[in-house]
Amino acid sequence: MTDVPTPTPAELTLLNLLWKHGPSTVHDLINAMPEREVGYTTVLKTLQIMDAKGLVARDSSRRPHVFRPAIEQTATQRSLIGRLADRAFHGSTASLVLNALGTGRTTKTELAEIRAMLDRLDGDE
Amino acid sequence: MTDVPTPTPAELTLLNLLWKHGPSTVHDLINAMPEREVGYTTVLKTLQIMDAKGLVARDSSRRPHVFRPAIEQTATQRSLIGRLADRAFHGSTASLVLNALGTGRTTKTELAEIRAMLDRLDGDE
DNA sequence: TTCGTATTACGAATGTCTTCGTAATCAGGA
DNA sequence: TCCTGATTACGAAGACATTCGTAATACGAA
Repeated sequence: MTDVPTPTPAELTLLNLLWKHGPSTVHDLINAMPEREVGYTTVLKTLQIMDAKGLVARDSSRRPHVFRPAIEQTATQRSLIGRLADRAFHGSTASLVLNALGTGRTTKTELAEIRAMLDRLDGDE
Repeated sequence: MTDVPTPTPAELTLLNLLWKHGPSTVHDLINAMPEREVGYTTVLKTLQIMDAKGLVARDSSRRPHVFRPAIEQTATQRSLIGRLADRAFHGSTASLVLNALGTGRTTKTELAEIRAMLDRLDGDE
């Protein structure tokens, strides 16, 4: 399918914020992560790299440039799942899911959601 | 719980082989990965690092030293799933599972296995 | 226009991972 | 014992990711 460039950990942190809050300036992003102490130019530099990689797009017509994600969250998440499946589960997404459920960190409500997803997948044929 | 040291990609490659084939020498490991062209000392060096980290244990009484995994596969897999959940799914394993199922790369047989796991989890209360 | 401040660009330092060349060590046969 | 080939240990190079200091630039105010 579409080849989604894999973001590094720092890049993924910024993407998560952009997906959550929408187009943001550097200051917006820094304010959105109170725990992480990270310099202004560090964030900007990372965004520049991400721009070059096609992970974000920038609107440079405004003065503090406004950055927005250039890749879809769901596609990125699926890409990451696929990579983990390849690396640690012999390529089997199902095996990954079984192990994830085995952690026992899912509530009854969540289990019901997952069951609903299974029903939908079975219904599709 | 037990703090499982997170293996790097190269380390995970070797761990997968050790989990699959059991205690192995450097030569065993190299023979087990025909696609990857990697030097003898490269594998050995990685194993030395893994030994220092506690990822593998070695039997140095035999001449080609015999290495075996020192961490459990399931625990490692769960740790990796947890890390991915934290990084890309706001910490929600359930969200990760839903997206994994959404890829549509699971067969009917696998879906049945997952459903059986759900039943078991529901049964546990 | 000129100046001052905020923003952006650039370059480099640091740390980690992976890889391999070379030196040191070991074990068995002559 | 000594030598030789295999194995192990060590050190360093290269690639990448992350971080930030400093230089360059742009915009608004005076």
